[in-house]
Amino acid sequence: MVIFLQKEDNFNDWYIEIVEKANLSDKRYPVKGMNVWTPYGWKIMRGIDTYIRQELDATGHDEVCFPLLIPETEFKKEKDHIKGFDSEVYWVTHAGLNELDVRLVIRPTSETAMYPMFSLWIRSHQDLPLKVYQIVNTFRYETKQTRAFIRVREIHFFESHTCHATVEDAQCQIDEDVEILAKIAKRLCLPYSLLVRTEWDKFPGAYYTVGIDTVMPNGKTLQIGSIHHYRTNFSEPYNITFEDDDGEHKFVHQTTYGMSERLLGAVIGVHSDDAGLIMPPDIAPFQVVIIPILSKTNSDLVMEASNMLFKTLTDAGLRVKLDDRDARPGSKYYDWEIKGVPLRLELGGRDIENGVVTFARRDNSEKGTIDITTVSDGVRLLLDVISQSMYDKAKQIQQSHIQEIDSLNNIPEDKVLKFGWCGCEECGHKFEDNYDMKILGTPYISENYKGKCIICGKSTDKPVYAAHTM
RNA sequence: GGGCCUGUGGGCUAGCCUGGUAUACUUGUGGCUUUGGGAGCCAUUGACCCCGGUUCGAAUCCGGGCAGGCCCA
Repeated sequence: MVIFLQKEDNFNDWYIEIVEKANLSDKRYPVKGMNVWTPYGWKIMRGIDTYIRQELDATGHDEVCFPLLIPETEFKKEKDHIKGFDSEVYWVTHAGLNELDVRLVIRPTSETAMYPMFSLWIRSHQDLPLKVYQIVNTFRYETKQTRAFIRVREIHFFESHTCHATVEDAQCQIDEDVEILAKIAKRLCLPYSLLVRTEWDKFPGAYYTVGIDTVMPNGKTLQIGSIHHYRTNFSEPYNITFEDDDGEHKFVHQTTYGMSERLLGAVIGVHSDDAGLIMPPDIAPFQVVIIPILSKTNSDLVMEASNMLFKTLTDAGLRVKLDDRDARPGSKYYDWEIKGVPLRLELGGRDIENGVVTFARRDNSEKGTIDITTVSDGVRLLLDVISQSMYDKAKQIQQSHIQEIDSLNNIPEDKVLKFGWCGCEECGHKFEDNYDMKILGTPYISENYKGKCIICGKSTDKPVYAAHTM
């Protein structure tokens, strides 16, 4: 298999080709935007989910699983929320031969499924904080062009939902979410930014929204997740109250946090190259592939040594593939390069004589040898080095796409812009409409800044980021 | 919301205008020879999106449906 397209020249087509050639997803399923997770793609997504579970469990979240269908009556309780999702939800209108009295929404997200239950579950301040999450699929009727993992109609994602006694506790939760994000993103070697979305772009029903964005190689940003502070915007219509220690009934303060299969889309877009995927070692289904190099005279010897190497590495807790197919080594190299296996080990007669294995790094093509007696440690070390350098490279590319500007003349193409903004909606809309870019928001973690609003010229101490979005 | 285009073996595709045996490459399967960067030969499986119409005869022409893609707001 050959990758024909080049990442630099034509990111969009390159992305489609990579997904197909690496066999991450089969888009031939006959519903637009609903693709089949093929084994290799699903292994990667499950790997990502594993870290999500790990981090959420470690911070006291409990995993739950709510029903897919939501009665229209519950769905419509929060006015902004329904307005935001009205045009993109699927409806169940019939059951068997009967039309339903109360139509059912197929969840686009689970606030309106969970909150009627939260209102039953929470009685007193002793029940708080309530912290739950689920990893499920949700449905949104996308009308724009769909694209594997990045814009789909059936979305695999996690959503965590929390309830707190006070607004301060809820705020602490958001800071915890930010820490969780840092740990997960490190596994994926993904740099990202945290930006407080504009009033007109926040989640329907939220008090405020923090968008998590990463920059793709074409200079467009991809939102890979979001964190929301709801205050009591949902607890009031859903009547989620608790009895405080002073005997008073109060509405809970809520937050949510969600990230989807776009994480995988981001990993593909950020790390891969014209030879195929490059998987971060922590989520690679196979971290190491062993290619035996056989010749007519030594095939038994080499296969035996390869099996031993496989066992040694597997016993050391590494995810290893021994490729013993009857094919030429070169064609195996190409196959595993497309699949993005971070480290390839070649084992042939020469290596056995010298007491080494030959390695080749997927991320930078570097080759060398590892002493066979300490091969597990050697491989581990290399995988760590690969992770670090993948992150560094991605970070550097991300930085190179961010450009600060102080005037609206000569706006650079393919860049994320940073500039002053007075914060008023009028200036914001004026910018977005005139330059066909989206204001992503102001930094969640504040940056020192002194400047003028690029539209009206008023002094401001907040920068804003804007970009073309995927 | 408006417009345009396309559906042919698993993949990619020729044929369609001008109706008559469906093309190439790739993949799959079996066999023999090979194996430190995409092996070669031989054999072989496998397709005209669906429904209707025109016709002696439809992948081809016409109508509808379904599915996919693109462009514009």
